[in-house]
Amino acid sequence: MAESLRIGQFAAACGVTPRTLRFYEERGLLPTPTRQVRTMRRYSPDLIPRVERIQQLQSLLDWSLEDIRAVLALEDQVATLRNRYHHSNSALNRQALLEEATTLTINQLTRVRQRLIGLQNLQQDLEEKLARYQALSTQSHTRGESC
Amino acid sequence: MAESLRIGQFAAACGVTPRTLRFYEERGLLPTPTRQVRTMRRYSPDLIPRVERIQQLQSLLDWSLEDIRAVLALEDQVATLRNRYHHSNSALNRQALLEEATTLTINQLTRVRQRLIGLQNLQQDLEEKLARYQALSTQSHTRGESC
DNA sequence: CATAATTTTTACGTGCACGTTAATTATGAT
DNA sequence: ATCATAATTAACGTGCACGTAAAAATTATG
Repeated sequence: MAESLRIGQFAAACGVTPRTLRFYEERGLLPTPTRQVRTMRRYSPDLIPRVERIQQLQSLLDWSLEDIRAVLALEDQVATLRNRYHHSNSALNRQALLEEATTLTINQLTRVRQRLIGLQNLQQDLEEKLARYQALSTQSHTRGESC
Repeated sequence: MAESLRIGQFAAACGVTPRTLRFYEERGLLPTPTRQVRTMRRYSPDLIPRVERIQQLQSLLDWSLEDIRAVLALEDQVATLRNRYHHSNSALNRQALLEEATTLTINQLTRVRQRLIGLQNLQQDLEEKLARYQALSTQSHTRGESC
C-alpha cells in the first residue's frame, strides 16, 4: 500500500512543484504533514483533490491564496462537524457555522455565475469576429484575387 | 462636442487609473494619443471599449498584457485592411494576415470554452455543496435541536 | 557502506501590473 | 494675473505567488 507519498511524487501527482506545496503549507492551505520520523513530509494521496481545488479556485476565480485558505478552513470545519458526533452542546455553534459556510458558498456561486456570463459574452464576440474574418476571406476568393 | 477627454476623465470612464493608461500606452496596448499642443494626452471616447476589452481579456482569461497587445495589434491590422482600399498588391499579404487573425481567434475561443467547462463544473460542485449544507441545516431543525 | 538522488531549511531573487512619491508644467476659474 | 486642480516625466516601491541557490541532512540503490 502506497499510503503516503514524499513531496516530489506528491507534487508531480498534483501538477505542481515541491516549492508550491511548502508554500501552501506555510500559508495554511495544506495541513502540516505528519512526518513519521519527524524528518520528511508525507502526503496521503487523499490530499491531491485539495491541491487541485486550490488551483481551480486560483485559475478560474482569481482568488488570492488567503481567500482560498479561508474557504478551505470553513469547509474543513463543516466536515469535522459531519464526522464528530455532534454534542447538542455545540448545536448553536453548529448553526452559526453552517450559516457562515452557506453564505460563503452562495457568494462563490454568485461570482462563478458572473464569470460565466462574462465568458459567454466574450465567446459570442469571438464567434462574430471569426465570422467576419471568414467573410473577408471568402470575399477575396470569390472575386478571384490571386496575386 | 466633448470630442476628447483628458486622462483623468477618460480613466474614470474606463474604471481605471491614469497610471494604468500610461502603462498600457508604454506597453503598446493603447496608441500614443495625439497631443494637441504637445502637452497633455487627449483620448477619444471611442477608445473606452478598447480599454474595457483589455480588462476583459485580463480578468476572464488571465492573459498577460503582452499577449493582449499581440491580439489587439493583429485586430488593428485587420481593421485597417477593412478601411483602406485594398490594393490587389497586398492581396497575398492580406490572406496571410487574415489567416493569422483567424487562427488566433480560434485559439481564443478554445481557451474560452475550456474555461467555461471548468466554471460549469465548479458551479455544479458548489451547488451540490450548498445542497448538503442546507440538508445539514434542516436536519437539526426537524429534530427540534434548539439550544 | 559508499554514493547518488531527494528533501530540509533559510534566504534572497523574479515577473507582472501597477502604486506612490516628487518636482515641474498646464489648465480652468475667479 | 493668481491660485487651486490636474497632468507630465522619472524613479523607486509594492504585493503576490512562487523560483532559485546553497548547505546540510535523509533516503534509496548498487
